[in-house]
Amino acid sequence: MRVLIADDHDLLRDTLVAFLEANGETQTNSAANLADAVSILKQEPPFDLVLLDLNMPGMNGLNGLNETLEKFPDQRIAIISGIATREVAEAALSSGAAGFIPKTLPAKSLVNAINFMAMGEQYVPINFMTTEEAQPPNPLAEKLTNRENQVLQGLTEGKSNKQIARDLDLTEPTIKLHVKTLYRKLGVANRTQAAIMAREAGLF
Amino acid sequence: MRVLIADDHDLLRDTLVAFLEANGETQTNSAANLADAVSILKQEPPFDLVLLDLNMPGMNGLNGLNETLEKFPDQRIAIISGIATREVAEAALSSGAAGFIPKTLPAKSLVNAINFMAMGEQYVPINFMTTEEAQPPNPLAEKLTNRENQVLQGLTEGKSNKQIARDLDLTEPTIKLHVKTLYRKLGVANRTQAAIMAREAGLF
DNA sequence: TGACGACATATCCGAAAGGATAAGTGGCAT
DNA sequence: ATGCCACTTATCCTTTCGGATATGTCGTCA
Repeated sequence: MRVLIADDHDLLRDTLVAFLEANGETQTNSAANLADAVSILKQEPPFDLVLLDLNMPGMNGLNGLNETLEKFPDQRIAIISGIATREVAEAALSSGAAGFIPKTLPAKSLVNAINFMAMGEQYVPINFMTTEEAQPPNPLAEKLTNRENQVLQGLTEGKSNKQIARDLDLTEPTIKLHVKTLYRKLGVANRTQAAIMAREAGLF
Repeated sequence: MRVLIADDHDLLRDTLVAFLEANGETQTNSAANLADAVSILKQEPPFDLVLLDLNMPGMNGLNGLNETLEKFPDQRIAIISGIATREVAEAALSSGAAGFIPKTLPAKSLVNAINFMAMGEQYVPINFMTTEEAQPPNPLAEKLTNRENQVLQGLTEGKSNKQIARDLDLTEPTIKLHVKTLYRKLGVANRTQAAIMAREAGLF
């Protein structure tokens, strides 16, 4: 089996090569940037699998993947990255990548995944696909004061100002003020829009 | 490598055995129900991987998986099924399954997946995790007339009755009538609650 | 044909909602 | 201590909602 590893991180590249060749059945070539990888692909095809580091010189994110896939449409190419998110992984797959490997993967799993992909399968770590994207403490909630958040929650529950006032032990005018402020901050025109926006932002 | 295949569908079981043993390095045992599988596990451990059909006698859905995992906590067990959904696959994984295999998988991929799981990895077909669950035509929408659905959509967009009237080329009183009817049908008290309910039901 | 349901329009009325503006507390920081 | 900010309460006024009720046109189905 022949694998081409393209990663500008020497340590990772070398350990990967060592692991794969230790197995015995695998031959590896390596490159430190996309241009080198492409010229190797031109001169010594075919490879069972090509690993491209998402962040190495010449990649420009997933552009490098797409370009390489255009030049070598039949080549199985996987993306390897230390920082990428689920979105990137999905984008890579829909661009036609053979898989996606985070560098956080244990070496053994990594070798297994490479073999798996070389067999023609698609691989993405399970936890990458199942876990919801980590919501960075919502940009919306940041801008709102405590009270405003409490009131907003009332709105998302379809309550009237009077109800919210009772729940928070305040008077109705106060709620109306908070509600008005909320509209300004959220850029909406009425309580329904505010409720929907809060819901869509994943609040409450 | 030793694999135990438990499936009450003889044809599938036999072809799987044939495929795996053709490879040469794999030994297989097979069972047609959960009880047989368990007794084989007791008598002839260890197996690198156990495949349990979700629908064979004794399984009761994922209960059989959980029971078997309790009896053999260190055993790697994967679920195989012809009908299951993404939810079931996720549930199986979170119960500690080594993977999930739909019977729609090509034989070659199936063998690859089995080898992959036997190596200690978790496997689920990529498309199982990425595709959204297909919403059965919503029970809510069923009960509503065409106009009511159009009006409800207006509500979910935070529009006023007047706006909705303009959009649908009707007069405001008409919209108010539909809105009122909607509240009765949905069992809500105001437009915000109606909007939220429609959103939660996956409408629009 | 007559009953029924979906759809449309209208009027009346009280209750909310929404906008503007004013003015008070308390905490916290420069 | 002065100013800023979050929070509070209040009043006025206009618009919108929400409920009740009445009336009319369609088309369908028995």
